[in-house]
Amino acid sequence: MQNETYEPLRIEKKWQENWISQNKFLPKESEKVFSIVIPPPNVTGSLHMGHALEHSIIDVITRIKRFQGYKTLWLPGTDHAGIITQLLVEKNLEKDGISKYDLGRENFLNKVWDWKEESGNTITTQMKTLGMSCDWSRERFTMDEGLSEAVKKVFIELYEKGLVYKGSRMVNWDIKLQSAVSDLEVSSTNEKGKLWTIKYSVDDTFIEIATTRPETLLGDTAIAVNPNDERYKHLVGRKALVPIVNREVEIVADDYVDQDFGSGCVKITPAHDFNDYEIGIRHNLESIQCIGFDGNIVNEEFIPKELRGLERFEARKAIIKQLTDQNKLSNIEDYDLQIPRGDRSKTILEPMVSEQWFVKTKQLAEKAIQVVESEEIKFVPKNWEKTYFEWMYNIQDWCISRQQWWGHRIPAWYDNNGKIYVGLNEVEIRKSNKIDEDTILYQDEDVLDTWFSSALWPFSTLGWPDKTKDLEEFYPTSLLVTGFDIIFFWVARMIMMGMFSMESIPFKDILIHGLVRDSQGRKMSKSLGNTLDPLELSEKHGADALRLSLIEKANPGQDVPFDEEWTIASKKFGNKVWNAAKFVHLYSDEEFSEEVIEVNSPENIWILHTFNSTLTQFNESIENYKISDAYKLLYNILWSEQFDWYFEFAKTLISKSTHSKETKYVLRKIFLESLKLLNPAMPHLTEEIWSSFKKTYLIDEEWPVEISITDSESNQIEQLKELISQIRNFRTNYKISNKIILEIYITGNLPDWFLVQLQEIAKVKVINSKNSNSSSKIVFSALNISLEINAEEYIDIDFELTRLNKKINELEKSRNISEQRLQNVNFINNANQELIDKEKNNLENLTEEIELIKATIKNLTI
RNA sequence: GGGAGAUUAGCUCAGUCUGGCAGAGCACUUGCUCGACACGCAAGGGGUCACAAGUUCAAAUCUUGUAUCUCCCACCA
Repeated sequence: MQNETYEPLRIEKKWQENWISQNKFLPKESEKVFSIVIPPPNVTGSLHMGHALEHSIIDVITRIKRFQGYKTLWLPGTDHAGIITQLLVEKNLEKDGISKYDLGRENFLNKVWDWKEESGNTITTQMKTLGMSCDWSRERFTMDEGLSEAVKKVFIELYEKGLVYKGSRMVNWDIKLQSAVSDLEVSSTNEKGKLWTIKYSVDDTFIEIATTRPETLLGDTAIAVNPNDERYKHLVGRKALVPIVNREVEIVADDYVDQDFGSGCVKITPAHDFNDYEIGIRHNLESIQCIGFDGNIVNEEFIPKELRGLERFEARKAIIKQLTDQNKLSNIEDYDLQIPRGDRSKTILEPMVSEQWFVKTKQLAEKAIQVVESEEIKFVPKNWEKTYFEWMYNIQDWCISRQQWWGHRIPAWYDNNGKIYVGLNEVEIRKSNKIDEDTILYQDEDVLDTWFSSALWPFSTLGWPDKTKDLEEFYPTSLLVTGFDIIFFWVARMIMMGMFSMESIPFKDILIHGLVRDSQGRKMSKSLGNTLDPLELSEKHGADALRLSLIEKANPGQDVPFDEEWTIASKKFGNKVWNAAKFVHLYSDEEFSEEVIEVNSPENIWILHTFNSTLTQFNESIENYKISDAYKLLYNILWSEQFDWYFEFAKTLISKSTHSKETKYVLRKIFLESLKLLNPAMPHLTEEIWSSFKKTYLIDEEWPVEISITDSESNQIEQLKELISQIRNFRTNYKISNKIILEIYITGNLPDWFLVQLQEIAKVKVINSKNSNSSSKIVFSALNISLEINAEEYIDIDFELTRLNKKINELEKSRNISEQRLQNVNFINNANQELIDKEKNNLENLTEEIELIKATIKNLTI
């Protein structure tokens, strides 16, 4: 690699293929097990920044666990994503003017499978491009045979325990999808609307009723007032006349009504409003459907002819016109309202009463709450627990049937009398229920909510319901990494289903990551045009650079602001590491031996200590899933301590000391150990570099442990660094070229190695005597070490005096604070002794430094 | 209406749990072809820690309140 430059693309593909062909991502036998299942992306989707972030986090953790000797499984797979995929295929067919009904169910499903086969590999291929270390031999799909069996099995078990039921209830109906959707799939948006006040006749007078949806009056079956409302008390029990349909309805009293809103009277349409539905039940009201499942006004006798079949919002206009004409409209005002729209279709949802399948959630939720309360399952960060509990305590039954074709068909059959049979298949059902061939059975047309199968993912992917070895070994999984947006959709339901089917938690920790945003903190969205394509970024700067740039910002729960700049910076870091490797080769290849060598020189001892403390902090951060902290630390330590300071020290040691052999050993040792820490974030680069040093695979290595050092660390290296910086600063200020060797006077005894490094790195010549001949002296000092230089030939005295005075000012400020603190009786009495000693020491140092500078000033002004 | 989070350098964020002289990266300024690296090296500039009051010898950090922003959840017709 000595003559090569860092080209990520060249090495990345090579290693991806190599690792997979050498089975490096398969779990290796060990007592300790670490398993993680991927949050399955949509099978027809392609990778976006959110995936790239999530997968990078998972891959880093997985690779670390693999290093740490765990039997490590990262199980990949995809989700059939019922509604989205079906919509996509439908849209595609539309281009050729074909509807799904033209094809029929079976042919349409064949088309979807074709589509899945065609585009299903896109996302997994893209994951491979980013170097994700999944066990591809265990890849699963929510609609593959095994998982479909699992879905049926769970449905049947739930049904048999009475936890799944079919019922006629009010649900959110999506007119475009022609399907029910669950509460979670509804997003309320603030929109401008109107509030109409309509007069309803009561005998020869009338009452006023405000509504935002006048078309529903066709289905009104009551008027409600608050029981305490003095204005209307006398009307309760009397009849009002619904305009247009001229239906007589009762005026009822119900607490739900807010006296202070509108007129204090509410029209009640049990068939088309969630609250009205409840009131309808309380008051035993008739439920009259006036809007059909197609979104049009129903074609019924009670509806005036001219309104029948009208689209719901057209009907609204027509009704407003009729009311106006009949002088029944007393007020119209602009009104901000919450409009429920379907997440997928974006159409306005219609509450409808219909027959659907539901999961009874109360009982399932209890266990799911308990395991989080007892911290068997931990949210990271912890505060997401609250969100989880909040939802769990108020959980509603889950509507799981969808009037769609693409998905797991509900394993329920009906005979001609409408009797329900639930079972694995028709044959099975006939057998167990003793139904002869003459009786015709129909399977339920509906499919299950996609999230139903996702809820089983942690165990269905491992082979359940069979008692497989994988299931036994890898369940419960160790960790779930996911976004907060699907805590309810997915996380909560996995816990419920895990507890139900496995009687055990599905995962131990839940690491919640944030959203990838743009550099200004805005959500990435197509409409804003601020999206970035992870594959494009990886092609431009390398997968390793992309991964590191995401990882560096990914602390638990935090959003990840992102800019291509970050990836470019990571690429530069990769380049730095690449060149550092070349440096290590250049300085250590010759005369290098693998044997462990005793380390004596302070510079080497220092870098080993630095490595050890970095390792400790790094491990601690990772334990707490603070991946960002860990990698930021590594980035800084490698770049500034190892590659800058230590490499300079090493040059001197190798060429100018008797520690050459030991230094070669340390130089290579800490570099290679550091590569292991970096590997999970930048696997390709580090594997490539490793292969230039060793014949083994880096991925097969063990995680570093602290390097044992007999000597304790001294602070002399820090003093040396400080002095070098000061001398460099002096050069910069006076534009003294690096080529000029400055003469430095020193008295007292500093060790030889110290002086050698000082001379080499600061480009000075040390003269070990008192400086007697000069009037203009500059003093450099670090703690108890001070050096002098004859300065008259370089310096501008005024400039230097200004600079030194400024410095004295700063130091005196600090000294004053320190003095005041020490003179403060309360401080002395209250603070602990250690702190007081530290403060005294600090004051001493400051005083000494100030004296030195004062002496320098005196010298300069003579 | 209920809940969660945020506010520290131009930008993105550490630091707050456990009080003790404000940190990093990027960006910026200046100098530098010194054999790993100009995707670099070196030296710099830059902050009333949102605001207010309190506790304390001492507050970015603890307490209370205020302001602004983000995000969830919720049926006011």
